[in-house]
Amino acid sequence: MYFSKLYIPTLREAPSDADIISAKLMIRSAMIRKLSSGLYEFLPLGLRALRKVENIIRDEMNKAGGQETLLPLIFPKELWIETGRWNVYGKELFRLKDRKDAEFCLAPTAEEAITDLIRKDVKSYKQLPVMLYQFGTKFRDEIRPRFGIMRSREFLMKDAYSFHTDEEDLDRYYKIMCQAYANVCKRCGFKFRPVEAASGAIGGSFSHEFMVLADTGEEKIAHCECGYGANAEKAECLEPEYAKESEFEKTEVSTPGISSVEDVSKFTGVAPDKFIKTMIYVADGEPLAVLVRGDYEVNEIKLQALLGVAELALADEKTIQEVTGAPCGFAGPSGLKKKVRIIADLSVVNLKNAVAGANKKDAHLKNVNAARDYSYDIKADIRNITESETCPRCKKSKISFSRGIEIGHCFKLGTKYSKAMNASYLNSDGKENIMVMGCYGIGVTRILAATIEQSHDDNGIIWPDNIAPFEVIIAPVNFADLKIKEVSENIYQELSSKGIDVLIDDRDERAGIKFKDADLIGIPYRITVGEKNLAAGNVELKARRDAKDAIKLLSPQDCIKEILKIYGKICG
RNA sequence: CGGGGAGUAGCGUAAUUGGCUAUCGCGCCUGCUUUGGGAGCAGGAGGCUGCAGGUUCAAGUCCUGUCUCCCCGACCA
Repeated sequence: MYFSKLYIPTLREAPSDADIISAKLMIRSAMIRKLSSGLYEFLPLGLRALRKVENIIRDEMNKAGGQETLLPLIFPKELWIETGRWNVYGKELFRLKDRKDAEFCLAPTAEEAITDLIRKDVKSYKQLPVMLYQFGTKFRDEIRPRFGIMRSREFLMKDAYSFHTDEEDLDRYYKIMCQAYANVCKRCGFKFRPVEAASGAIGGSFSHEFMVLADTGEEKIAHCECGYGANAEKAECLEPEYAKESEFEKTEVSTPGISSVEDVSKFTGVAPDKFIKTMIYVADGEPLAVLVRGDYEVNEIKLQALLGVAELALADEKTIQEVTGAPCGFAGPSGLKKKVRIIADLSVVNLKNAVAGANKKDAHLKNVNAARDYSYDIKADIRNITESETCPRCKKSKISFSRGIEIGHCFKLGTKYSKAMNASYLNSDGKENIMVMGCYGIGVTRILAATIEQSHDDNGIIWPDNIAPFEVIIAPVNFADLKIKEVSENIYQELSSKGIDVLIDDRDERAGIKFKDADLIGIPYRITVGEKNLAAGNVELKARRDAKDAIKLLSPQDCIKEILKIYGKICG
């Protein structure tokens, strides 16, 4: 491609509303433009990179035995009623009506549609397993779109769905898909980590998120040197070990106007890890007391999954008063005014001589002990893991935190959708069974943003070889010079004929501008053709990722060979 | 949706207490000179100051409404 013919309006400065580095660079390098909040246009350069990513994913999906399909972007309401998601999905679902007032939604994901497709045609165990996938635009009316293409309201996702006769076959295939996802990450050049993103309310279900490690990532990952990794909000927590201690007499302490754990701790001189923090929640209308150690936080996702409720929120002041008989800040497990269920985190059940609220304004209790002073209804892991606590898996090493960008997610769906939509088959005994499903998503557009977050410098993007929109850029220092022009075009022709994506900067611009643009758009290899070196029969080869002065002088033929060698080595 | 900020040319921006023809840089067009890391000179085009009302002799500036965008909290690839 000739640069002068390419629609590539690069910008020297990013628009002020671009919020992260990848968004700034994608806009500056003319890959994308913003139309509206969370809505972006792809320009030729951006689309080229997107297609490269798409092809890597397509290749891995096909290798994993998948077959590509293309589903509609508009789905009828009826399918979503069948699974109950029409009501559950909430405001994130874009809804619309046709001229007859029939209701539809814009695809946020496609379990319903694919299950409908399969249930109509698959009737026998002989037709299973099957995996179908597609690249489709997904629509989600995000509460707060941000970070450019990273969290937009319309994005390109590869979604795959597999159907199996039983859990065992799903387990087998799930591993294949996780491997395929790891392959995609490797080929995109990511530093990544698959992490557990456990079950949720659906029993037996299981999922893995594929995280690209980046400090700007929105997700917090808890990991251990033993190999354990989990989304921090889903990481399991162990029951802490406490030294044996005899129980002292429970005493009331006056704490006038002092209510937070921090303040009461300072006031009493007792460390926060000897506190029982009592939070009053309302779960589907039922008030509950939730106990967690003073230095820990309640994990509402775990709590919600444990209780199996649709709505969970902290109680308001009035409810707190009703339940505890005191204003917010003085709740404790012992002697609650109103009888409510008490959910105790593993961290408090064996905590001896703890400090807790007295359910009385301006008072706390010292030496509170379970069994003697209060009882609980449920004991469970309902807290957030913290950095450097003991790993729940190996039970030896310490947990560390990192940040990540979730670019893919594999789920064992089980029979959640197939049951609701009656996707069944006949087994070899002629008996009807429900299919078991897996689903697997990759954010294709998000991969681009993640790549840039992970690979850029002050001058611009640094594309990995595999997903660069062009593989080589030729920068003739002065295209008006006939010799330079001839050599440049010869290299261009030869590399192009070998299937290399080459961009030749034929613009009547100064070298500085060409170098700046080449660096900004991040083409992995730059061949500079200039008068001085050409006089000695040489051109320059420089890798974008290398320092400014890491230049190889080569004859045009050797330079071509070098490029062919680089790209010949890279599979796919 | 709640709370906070902002809308001036393609991009980034300026405009004392309301005051004259709305500023500057980049980019764009023309010409000349330049030509190895975003060149120089000269000339030029480009604006309903988000939109709609209002106050005033006078509004980019003040008031009301409205739309949009951004930031902080609950979702997700």
